Amino acid sequence: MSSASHTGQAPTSPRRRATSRRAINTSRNILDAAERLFAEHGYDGTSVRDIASAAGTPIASISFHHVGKETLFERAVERRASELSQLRLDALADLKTRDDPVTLEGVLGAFFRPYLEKAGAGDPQWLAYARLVAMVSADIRWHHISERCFDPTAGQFIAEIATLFPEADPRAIATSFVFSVSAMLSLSTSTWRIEALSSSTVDPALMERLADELIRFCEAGMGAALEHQG
Amino acid sequence: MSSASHTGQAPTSPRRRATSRRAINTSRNILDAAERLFAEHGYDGTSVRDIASAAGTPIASISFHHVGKETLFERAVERRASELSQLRLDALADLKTRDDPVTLEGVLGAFFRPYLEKAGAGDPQWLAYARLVAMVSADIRWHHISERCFDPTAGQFIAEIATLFPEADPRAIATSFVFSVSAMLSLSTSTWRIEALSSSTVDPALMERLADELIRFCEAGMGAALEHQG
DNA sequence: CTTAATATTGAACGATCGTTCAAAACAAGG
DNA sequence: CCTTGTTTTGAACGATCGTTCAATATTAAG
Repeated sequence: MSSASHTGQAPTSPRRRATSRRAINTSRNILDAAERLFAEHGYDGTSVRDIASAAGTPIASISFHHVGKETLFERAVERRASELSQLRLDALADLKTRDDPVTLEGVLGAFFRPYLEKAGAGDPQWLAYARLVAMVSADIRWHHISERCFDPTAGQFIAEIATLFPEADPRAIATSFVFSVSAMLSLSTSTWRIEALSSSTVDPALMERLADELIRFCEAGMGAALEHQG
Repeated sequence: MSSASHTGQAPTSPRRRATSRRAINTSRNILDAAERLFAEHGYDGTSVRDIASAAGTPIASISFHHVGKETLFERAVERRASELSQLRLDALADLKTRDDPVTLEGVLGAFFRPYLEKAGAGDPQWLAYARLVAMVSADIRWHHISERCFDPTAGQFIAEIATLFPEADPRAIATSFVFSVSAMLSLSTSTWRIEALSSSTVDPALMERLADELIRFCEAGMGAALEHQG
């Protein structure tokens, strides 16, 4: 194994000193630049020299902090994945604490809204990350990443939907959930950048309208796909 | 302009000789290999050397027959685009000749089925092309290609849907149509290759089931998104 | 057959790719 | 202070990229 360090590494070996503030900044700047450039030009369309230049650091520091290009890509995806999953699971748990019965609209909203709100809040890093998620989800090359970062949470939501349609075929639930997720991801590849991304900040009202349309669309679609089954 | 020839070129200039059968074969072999490799590894992940090797021809012949890598990619997408559009428009026109009134289910089926049936018929080239369409549709880098090859036909289907929902906001129609198309394209990136592409030929029954689920999902989704408007 | 345009071929170009290395600069612990 | 591990830095590596060129072979046209 190489001696390259990851910022969040565990203090295992002896004589290991604390990571300096400057090194943490460098590592984060690299991740930020990678997030933006990978999202804009794809994995093969982005060079480590571009990333290093955007991060304001020499190219060698990328291998030092993040092993290599592929590991850097995986870490860029992993970085915000747990936060996104936590927001989704919190919203789902919040649904269950309420007195009202859990509805399909509520479950879909709990899954969609954290992604859409983070992407539409104006933070360019989260906007790039949303594009990155769509990229990872579409390319079978990164299947091991989505399997580790996104599939577990998606599985919990599918299980929750299954309780709403106890008669439905599990494969039909999974299929219509894939349709719904692809519709959600299309918002970061098709509609934005055309009418919203062109301005510096995304219009929150437009975001909210698209989220409502998406939820209405998928709720009715899943309902129709699952109600006449068993 | 370069002297490089395209197989389907018009006999304009004097002293221009006919294209030999062998040259036509070479040009087609390159397009076939490009279609498969671009679909599997993406544009940047595919080298002209890989394409030439798969086509069984020297690398120089690629520049000779198709100008360069970018033009080759565009021609690979264009090649089957007109056939796909024609199948879609024929299905739509066939709907109107019938006595039954045109329904949303019929319009969506006319758009979806040619894509799904060509991709699921077992022809590996059409299967690769379906993946290529999804790739072009998702990457803003190829926006000029989809604008030329796919948007005109999509516009006709959107116009047809608009007649079914005269009260609906045109932007809401376009949004839900984008949702529907992304759900259709997800079948060539998510579900296949996992359970169907693993076998040499795609199970036609599975294909038909997925097509029905997709149409049921999108019909209900669009209906819900468009019915309460105006 | 002769001729000239078309097509194929292998080699080579300069550019860029991801990665590696040793030396220098830096920061923390004793 | 000095020592030691950490981080930065610039240069260089071999490999591969897309493209170009001159030569040779092939084929349509006269």
